[in-house]
Amino acid sequence: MVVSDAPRRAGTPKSSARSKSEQRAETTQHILDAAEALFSRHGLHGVTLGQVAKAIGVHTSLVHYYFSDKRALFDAVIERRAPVTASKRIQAMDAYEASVGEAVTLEGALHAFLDTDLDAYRTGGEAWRNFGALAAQVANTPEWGAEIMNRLMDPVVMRLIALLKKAMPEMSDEDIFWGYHFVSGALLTTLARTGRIDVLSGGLCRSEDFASIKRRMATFMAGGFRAICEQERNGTAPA
Amino acid sequence: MVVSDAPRRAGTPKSSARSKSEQRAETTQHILDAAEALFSRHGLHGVTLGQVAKAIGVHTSLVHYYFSDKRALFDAVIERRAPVTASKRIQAMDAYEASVGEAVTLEGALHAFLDTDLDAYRTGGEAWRNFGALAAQVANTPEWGAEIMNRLMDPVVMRLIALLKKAMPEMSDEDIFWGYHFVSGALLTTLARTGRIDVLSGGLCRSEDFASIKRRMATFMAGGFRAICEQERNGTAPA
DNA sequence: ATTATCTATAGATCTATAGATAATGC
DNA sequence: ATTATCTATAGATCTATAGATAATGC
Repeated sequence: MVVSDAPRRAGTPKSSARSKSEQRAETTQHILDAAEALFSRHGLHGVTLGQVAKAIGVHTSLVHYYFSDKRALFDAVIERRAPVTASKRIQAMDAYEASVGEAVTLEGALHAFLDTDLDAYRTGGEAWRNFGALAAQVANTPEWGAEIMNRLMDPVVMRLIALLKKAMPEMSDEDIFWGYHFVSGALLTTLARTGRIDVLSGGLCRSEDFASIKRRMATFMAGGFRAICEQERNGTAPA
Repeated sequence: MVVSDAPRRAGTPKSSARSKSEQRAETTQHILDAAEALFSRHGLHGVTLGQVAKAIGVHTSLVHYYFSDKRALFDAVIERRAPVTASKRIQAMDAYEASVGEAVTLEGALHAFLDTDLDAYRTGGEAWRNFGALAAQVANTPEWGAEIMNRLMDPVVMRLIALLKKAMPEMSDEDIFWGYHFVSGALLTTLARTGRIDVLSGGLCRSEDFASIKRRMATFMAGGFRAICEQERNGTAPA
């Protein structure tokens, strides 16, 4: 956790030759960064605008100058990154399908869907990792923020669903959606990076180790889809 | 969502012949129920003691009379149910192992671990379902409540890990723990019951339908474990 | 005589706004 | 002349406590 709560003056270089639009852009980003870090750890209601302002060394009222209220700030945090990862992932899935044509596989579809996202959080620096943790929180707390996040993410999910159906045409829609439900839960817990797996495994696995997760996740989930597909076919569903 | 925010008087039957200890016990449970419902939707910081008190028609100061402060109330909400489900699940896993001896399977272990929990939330009424949603939130928001919850749940997880190792002795500890990480994420998203899968699937799947999840989840996860085990054996892990 | 509940209130935030000051823009 | 930032503050909570009232306990 490098983005500390310690003041990191935003307005400090008052002598530097920043144009007003640069100043505006920089301060806006600083506010969003600080808000993202704080919201990701404490939730919408666990953060005050004063804390956000203090984190970057400006006055609370400046936050109001740029964002009408707390909720608008929160929404802006989501709107800043969600569309970026959404379009990357759709592109990755489009590219995958274009490259294999009809030969779509479960693993291929899941890799396109998952790896693109894991990479964004893995290589995007701390700000992106904070956003990932926030996304995980929002997803399990529908009261705040879920609408925006879901609206932006729906097309990504539906793109994956389409690929999964193509890979497994014999699979029922119900099984596909439940499978997606499991995939999404596992991904969100990954993004939350709580350090829980570190403790449970005695340090063998680390929450931050997205490379290890990337190496296993698509394979694991593809195996899961096949298993429920098989179960349906055999009618071996236990009561 | 039946537990509404509308006042449901706790102190109303002042004429009824309740002993003081009964009164104490009832009011305590009412406060915990209301707090559980509210915390599960809005998080620790999104709920005021006034809202909790209002939900059951008593004065805010009565909440302080029973619980020293907000954090104590939050912790009490977790302490009330977590040990119950924890011991049930350990018993279920013990019973499973006792019944099959050395012939532990992935599916068997996962069914014991998952189904017991899903049943608690499925048949335990709204209060339990609220607790499940709260657990899901807490798990992804380490700042509040995760310590208590994790401390109470650690033995349950380690019991599962032991069974999984017995079922798959050739599997590496790392793979087992990462597999658990995926299982846990999928379970928590299930408990969150956000209604997201309902929207995505156009109503085909429902968040509340724990029976459908129970029918698929252990099978799906077992397939996942086998797939990563297979991948390790073949050294087919992609870069 | 004890304890469950309520009334009243102090003190501490927190949000949001109005208005002042100090920069940049032309 | 405009706009970025700060000062000051009103108004609205929210937590927590002290003390009053109304029950039950013996």
